Amino acid sequence: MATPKPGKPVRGSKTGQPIMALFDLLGRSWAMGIIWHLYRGPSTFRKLQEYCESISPTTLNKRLKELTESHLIERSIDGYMLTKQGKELFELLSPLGKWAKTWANNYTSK
Amino acid sequence: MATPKPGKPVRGSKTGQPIMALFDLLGRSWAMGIIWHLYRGPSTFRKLQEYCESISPTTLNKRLKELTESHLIERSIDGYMLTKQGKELFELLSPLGKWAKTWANNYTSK
DNA sequence: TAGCTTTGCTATTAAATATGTAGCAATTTA
DNA sequence: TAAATTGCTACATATTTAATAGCAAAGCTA
Repeated sequence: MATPKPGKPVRGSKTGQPIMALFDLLGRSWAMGIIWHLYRGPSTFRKLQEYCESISPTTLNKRLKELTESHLIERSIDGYMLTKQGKELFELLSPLGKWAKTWANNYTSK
Repeated sequence: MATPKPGKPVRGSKTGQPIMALFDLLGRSWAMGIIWHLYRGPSTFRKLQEYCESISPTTLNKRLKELTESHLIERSIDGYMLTKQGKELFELLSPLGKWAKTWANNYTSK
């Protein structure tokens, strides 16, 4: 499957509306988890595999390529790391962490 | 596949960390798109199918069940709609729309 | 510098998900 | 009361993801 690009047809939008292209990209397995982990700092392929517990190398490699093509991550001497844009995106996603905790509480009480 | 629940093993976390449970839930195809569309107001099953362009009824139904179990959407006389929690979540996701536009610009210029 | 380890993958097969299409029972509308 | 709409389900197929093995290249290590 091709890397979703704004302006091209993606899941959710034939005209490739940016938000839908983003959802297509982030909606693939592990994509958000990878970004989440990389915010802590650069990481090698093998370290990412450990962090992401059960990710298969095939899938990890695919996600890394997609995120690289999308300018959200890049390779450095220390391994994969977030780009400036990638960090920006993380900062938008980050409030979800807090929200998820209250969601979890609410959940268990029901 | 079971609906991901915080506290239970999910993709990305054996202990079911809330953020990972959320990513597992939102990371399934169309999940974020459905929330996005429902923010405009309640919608029937068929309307959602139209909005989501190419979603199959099988997948839509599955997503709707998962999101309902997760207390993010509920049914009303007017169709499916976001719960209070669902709206909160949308509001956290909403900044992504703006970000995605600048991301798209950056993209096409490269 | 020969051997051992680590890293970043690829290949292959199997399992899980998503799609596409048809269609049906239960309302709602005309 | 016939026709249309809605909310699905069934089933076959296609696409994604996972699991496992393992290999080439680079970096130690003795």
